[in-house]
Amino acid sequence: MSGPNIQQHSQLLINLLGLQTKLHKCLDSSLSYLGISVTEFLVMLHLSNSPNKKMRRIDLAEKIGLTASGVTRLLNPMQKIGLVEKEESVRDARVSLVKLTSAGEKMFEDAERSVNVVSESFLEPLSKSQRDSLWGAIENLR
Amino acid sequence: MSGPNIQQHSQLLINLLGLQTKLHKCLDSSLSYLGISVTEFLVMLHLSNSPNKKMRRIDLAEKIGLTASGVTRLLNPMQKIGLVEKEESVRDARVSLVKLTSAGEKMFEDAERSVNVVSESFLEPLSKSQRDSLWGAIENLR
DNA sequence: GCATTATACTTGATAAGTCAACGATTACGC
DNA sequence: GCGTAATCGTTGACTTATCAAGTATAATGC
Repeated sequence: MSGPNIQQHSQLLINLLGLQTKLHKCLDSSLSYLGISVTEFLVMLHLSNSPNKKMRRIDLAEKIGLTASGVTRLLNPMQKIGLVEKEESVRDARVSLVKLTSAGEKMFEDAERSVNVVSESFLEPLSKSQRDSLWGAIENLR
Repeated sequence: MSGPNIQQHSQLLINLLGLQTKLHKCLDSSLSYLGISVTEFLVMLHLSNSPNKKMRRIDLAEKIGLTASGVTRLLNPMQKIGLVEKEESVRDARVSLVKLTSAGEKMFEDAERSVNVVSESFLEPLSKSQRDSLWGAIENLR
């Protein structure tokens, strides 16, 4: 009839992409009441898990899947509203560290609660074993 | 110690977000040699699967997870390079149909082959049964 | 029929991210 | 030590999307 048909593997990944769109919107709207985006949440999450709540911008970029310049532009407004602050590195004058402020920590805790609730309901359609194998699949693909 | 910790459900979704970032970049770069993006590929895919290779812009928007205006802006360049063309609806003067041109079909077939190859290798780390259960999980979450 | 409401699409202003080029600093080879 | 190369971060120009508002058409209630 026509050319090569889309294969099942491709279809799986395309469905996965579609799911991503849904998930992203879902998380975004659950955080909108705090005035932050998923990306900003991720920044706070990684900072929160870091020793001294500090990270180099470049490492942050790597963790959340942005470029260095994306991080610069993302952090500017967060700095202005006092969620994070800039700090110079003693060892290396090139790097500027980002630190989660106490206001940022507080905001993060609220955000975390929201995300926990929404995650629970998002995964509700899956059985325990389905969640486990989804976890495993994601780990293997990372 | 500190406030509420991120729960496993949240962590799963955050890992999923990260995976999707990777997937998106992977597909995008596999299509870049054709000069098209994943989003444009999705347009062609849905058109290709449609009767007469035609769709209303609004339905296309729904399928690929964009707004109507996003579709307008996405299709403009595709029209200019002749991958799709505009067609008026006989029944309803509000709608403008998008049709995949034969040049578009040809481009799509190339793109499809690329995506098939890359999908295969992306999913390579998973066993057959892991792929099946991933498929099932995605279906249930859609 | 006609006012009201809903739908399809486009446009202006804006947000969020990319890349390429740059400046500043550090690390490396020798 | 010193020239060369690599790393960190920012900026300008651009892309891709959003939302709100506007235009045009169709459907609905009465």
